[in-house]
Amino acid sequence: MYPSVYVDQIAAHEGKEVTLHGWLHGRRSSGKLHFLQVRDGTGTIQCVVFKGNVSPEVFHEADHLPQETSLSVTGTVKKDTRSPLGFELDVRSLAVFARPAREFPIGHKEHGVAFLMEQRHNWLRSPRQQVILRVRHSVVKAIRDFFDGRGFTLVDAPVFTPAACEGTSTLFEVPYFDLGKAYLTQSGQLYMEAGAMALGKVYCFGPTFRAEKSKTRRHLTEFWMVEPEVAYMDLDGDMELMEQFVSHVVQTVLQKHETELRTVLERDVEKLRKVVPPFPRITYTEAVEVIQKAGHPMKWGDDIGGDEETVVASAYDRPVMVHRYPAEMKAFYFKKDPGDPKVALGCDVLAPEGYGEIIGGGQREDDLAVLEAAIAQHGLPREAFEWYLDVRRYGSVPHAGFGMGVERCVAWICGLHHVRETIPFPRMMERITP
RNA sequence: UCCCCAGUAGCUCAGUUGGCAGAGCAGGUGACUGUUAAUCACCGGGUCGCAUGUUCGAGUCAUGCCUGGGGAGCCA
Repeated sequence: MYPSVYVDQIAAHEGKEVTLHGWLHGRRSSGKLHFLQVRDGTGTIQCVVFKGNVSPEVFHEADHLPQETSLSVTGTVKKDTRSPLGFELDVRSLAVFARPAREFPIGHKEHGVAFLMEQRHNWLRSPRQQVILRVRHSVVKAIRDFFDGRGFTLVDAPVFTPAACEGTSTLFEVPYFDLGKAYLTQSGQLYMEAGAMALGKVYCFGPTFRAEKSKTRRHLTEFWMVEPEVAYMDLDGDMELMEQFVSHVVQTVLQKHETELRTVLERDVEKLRKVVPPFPRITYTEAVEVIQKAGHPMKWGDDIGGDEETVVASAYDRPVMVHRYPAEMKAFYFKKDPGDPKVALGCDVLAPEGYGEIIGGGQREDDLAVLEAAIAQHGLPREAFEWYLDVRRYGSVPHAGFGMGVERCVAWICGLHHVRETIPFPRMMERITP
């Protein structure tokens, strides 16, 4: 309907006349020349309108179009070393689809966080947000490619669940017909364990919900999580999978977006280049010693808090894997270490540079009797977990898996201060619009 | 749930001891043939978050509320 070319393909049309459809990002003028920055979603190109090349009406209009006017520009593609893109469009004609009904709220100057969050739908048009969303897309694709390339099957977990998966987190409640209350999922893991008994290697990838009243830069109430689960895998195998997975995602994104990360987001990409196996591994007990030596009061059995986490993570130049946490701190389904029953066979991956926990996982309890006892000990409703116990009743095997939060991963790769910029429309405690 | 901070023009902010409501940017009009957040001249733009109180007088002081931001706990 509208034959045109895209900015990212412009080099192939050097010297030819083409038409571009896009939005006016910015405009500058210098007497008989007007410079229009036109954004089309694939890139931004400077379109030069010379007074001698167009009608007086078009020339005048070109200097009076507001930001975000949707338009078509037709002209000749010219190589130009002064352009960051390397090419410019020498404009012959220009057609406006629609002028903004009112002034676009987001200018090219400074804005505050609150204002930008209210304008999130408009904010997405800014160059920085475009880069972040492209990186997010690549992270998602790298995740899927990693598992698909290793024989995993995607098994979608339900969003409505009858009860807490872990019994601890605060959940969002929704009415569910005559069955009473349902809850929005906080993890697909238990379902993946059933899936792994059917298909061996599985993963789920979808939105997850936490109703905790967390107000920090690392929290959203709705976030995306990928959760692989593998039959016949122990903690060591799980940790190998974690490090291969994380480095695959980081290196794939780096390969694809290095320039954007460096120029638009000012990310130190050398730090990302170092994210290759093997990752350092320390036990929880060793981590406590490191934290104590750094002067933080902490004893064995305490949770590793935010500051303490940074102490451990900043001792290394790549993600660090902390394993074998006190069993009491972990969810009921973790298998205990046969060599030391005080600790669970769990492992968290802490991202460098203070980005915190991006992965949590471990080996699951595969013994029916032990798991039944754990459910009772945690005071969980046995009936709700009958189906889950079936996973152990019929040919139980050692199995392990983990979950990675996509937004924390994207925030780390992009070097962002807050996870709210890593998801198109963030949902937080105090914000549900736009 | 708890602790800390902020709310003044469309946006970012300044506002002295309590004494006429300000700047930059954005917007409008015009000048300029190479601008990169262009520059220059001129113009319009206000429920100082809301309420109550103190005072001759409150953007400024006090109390309460609302909204947002940061952090703690919890987690990915």
